[in-house]
Amino acid sequence: MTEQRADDEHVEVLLARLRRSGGRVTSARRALLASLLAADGHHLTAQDLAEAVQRAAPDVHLSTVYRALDSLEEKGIVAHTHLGHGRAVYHLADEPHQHLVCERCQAVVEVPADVFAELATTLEGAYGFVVGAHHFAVVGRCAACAGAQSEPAAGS
Amino acid sequence: MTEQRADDEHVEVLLARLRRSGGRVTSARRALLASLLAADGHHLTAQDLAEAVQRAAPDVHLSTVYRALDSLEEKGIVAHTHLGHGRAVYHLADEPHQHLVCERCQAVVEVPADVFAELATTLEGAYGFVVGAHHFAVVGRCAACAGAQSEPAAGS
DNA sequence: ATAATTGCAAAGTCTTTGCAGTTTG
DNA sequence: CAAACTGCAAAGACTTTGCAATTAT
Repeated sequence: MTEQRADDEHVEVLLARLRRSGGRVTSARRALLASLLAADGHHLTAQDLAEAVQRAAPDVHLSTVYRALDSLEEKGIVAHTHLGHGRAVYHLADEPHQHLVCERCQAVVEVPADVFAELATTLEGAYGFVVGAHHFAVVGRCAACAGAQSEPAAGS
Repeated sequence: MTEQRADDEHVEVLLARLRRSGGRVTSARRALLASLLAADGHHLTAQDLAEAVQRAAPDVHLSTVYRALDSLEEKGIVAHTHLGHGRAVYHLADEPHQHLVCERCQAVVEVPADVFAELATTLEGAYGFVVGAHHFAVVGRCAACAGAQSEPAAGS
């Protein structure tokens, strides 16, 4: 698959960015970015990522994943969001999108950032508040659950 | 202050609602609702609430606060939101508002729910997603921090 | 009475930290 | 070589749970 090749290149670009920012390129980080890229659109927890990374490099510890994510986030390469409850989910920072989280079935719907453009303008005008580009979650009911009447299947 | 009297009445109304839903009225719950009401607009964590409650009833345990909040939430009297990081904040469900959280200074700005009405309509039309009335947090930069360039003071 | 609630202590999740040993630039 | 990174184990913050005793209805 030529997609794999494209992804590999993308990883190298991100690593170059990391190095330029004073970070160091290690196999753990390479695997981490590859996993993030492969997930493409999925929302991965640190746990998920650790498992993915460990498929390629079994010795990488969960705490290393946390620290690598922190580091990558500091450099603006990765971003995280809290989708309800407690766990954070991570994604590459270069895919601007917002999340709609269903409070009942936990489904996550991604929405292109520009859907929020109008709201962002309003908020900035009225409150001087600048909406973050990658850190946004709206909780509600997805289409499938919107009709259901039972109480939320799980709290957010 | 006549305000105190109004609050007391409000607490009783909520307790009546609780009782009608099959819940039981206890001094812990009365104190909890009173604290929630007194906070009026502040965002209290379970910890905060426990401390407030304990000023009136020193024996109330943190876990009781958690359980009481769960119970009240189930009955639609209380709602919680996650403002970044992990901790949840609670408030009475009858004060519809949304939260803008500053990712840099952690300030919380409250916004009347209707500011989001247009977005809600859009999301429902395009995705069938029904935005929750009381469970919503937008992360970004508050007016004071919007200009600042340093990295976020604390992650959300 | 009897089902809900509570206090307390213990356990659980998710994340962070201290340290000594490795690796990268 | 110096600074950054890593593995591991231990600690931390926040929340949930099991149980026996208590209390509201």
